[in-house]
Amino acid sequence: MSKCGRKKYFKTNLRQMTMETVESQQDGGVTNSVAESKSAHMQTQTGQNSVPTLAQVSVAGSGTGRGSPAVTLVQLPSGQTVHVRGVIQTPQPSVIQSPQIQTVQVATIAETDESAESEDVIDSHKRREILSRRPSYRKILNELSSDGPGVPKIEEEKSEEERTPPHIATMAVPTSIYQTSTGQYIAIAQGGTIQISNPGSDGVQGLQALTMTNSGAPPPGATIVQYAAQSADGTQQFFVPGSQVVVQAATGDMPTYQIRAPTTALPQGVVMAASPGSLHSPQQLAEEATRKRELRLMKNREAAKECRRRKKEYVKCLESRVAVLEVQNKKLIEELETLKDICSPKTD
DNA sequence: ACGAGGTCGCGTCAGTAAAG
DNA sequence: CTTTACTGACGCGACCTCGT
Repeated sequence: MSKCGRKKYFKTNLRQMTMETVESQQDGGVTNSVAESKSAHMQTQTGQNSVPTLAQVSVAGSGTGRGSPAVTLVQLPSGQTVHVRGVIQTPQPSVIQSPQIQTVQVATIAETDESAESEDVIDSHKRREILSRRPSYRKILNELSSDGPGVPKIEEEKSEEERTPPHIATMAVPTSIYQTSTGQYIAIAQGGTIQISNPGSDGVQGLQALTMTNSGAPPPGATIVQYAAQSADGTQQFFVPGSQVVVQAATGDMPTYQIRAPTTALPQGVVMAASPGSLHSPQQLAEEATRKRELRLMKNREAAKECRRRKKEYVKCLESRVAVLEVQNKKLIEELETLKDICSPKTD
């Protein structure tokens, strides 16, 4: 299997998890399409086929929702029925529930045509369409968290800079010093002043000051940095998006600046090449387009990171729910066995 | 030591839904 | 209609494990 093929398969697994769960719930839990790793693991839990002995157990009352007493009607082999109060009195607030509900609805839509029993070939396109409309992980988990107390809420992971009040610029952290790849030092002072020093130079341009303002024009979370270069003919403005930290000056006629995450040393994208005056010439338009593209890529990069983080958290929640259900399942089986022993005394 | 296979994280693109 | 946020898919590189 090729590398990307493997990759694809692995990723598809996650995407299929929800759908397979639905299928197993819909038709009695006989979906065996994926027999690998996490998917298979999840399936065993969410399907009911791992508990053959429960076939004779029916739950009394249709309103078996959260909080209702878990009274179970156990039908014994002798035909006798017994009302049983369960070991697990109240269904625990599950780690994850609404995703299942959502996907059940989805599956119902997908299977409205009952005559198509042979639709093991659910149109893959349709499937993809359905799945692509699944709400975001953050939405799902936040819904859950409002649903029950046991569910961790996905917050926007507030990094230190994000925890600062919105009017405080990202760079207004206690003085931080970065060294650029060109050897320059960038110091970010408390007041939002950025100082760029060139230790290697003979002192002619030893310090350059950047001041930051937060007037309304930029999008929230962004800071306008006014760059007052000594040799520049005018002040330049460019955005520094909230989650990023700064600026890397490069040598040359057209100094360029790069955004860097404070914790990584990797340059993350050129933000702007300083270009004086208005944007009218084709070259300037091209630069503007490039700048926009870089900005978009940078945002998307961040979004992708965040998305992956949420996804991981989502998967973790699913896994912990699996654990909870496993325990419940085990207890129910034990309970059933106990009841069987009690209610069918040995005749010999 | 070396190669193959597996896993993980990243950056990017493309498509979609929601917001403005 | 445009912009923005989100996420699946893809390709890539890094790292690890295992068999030879």
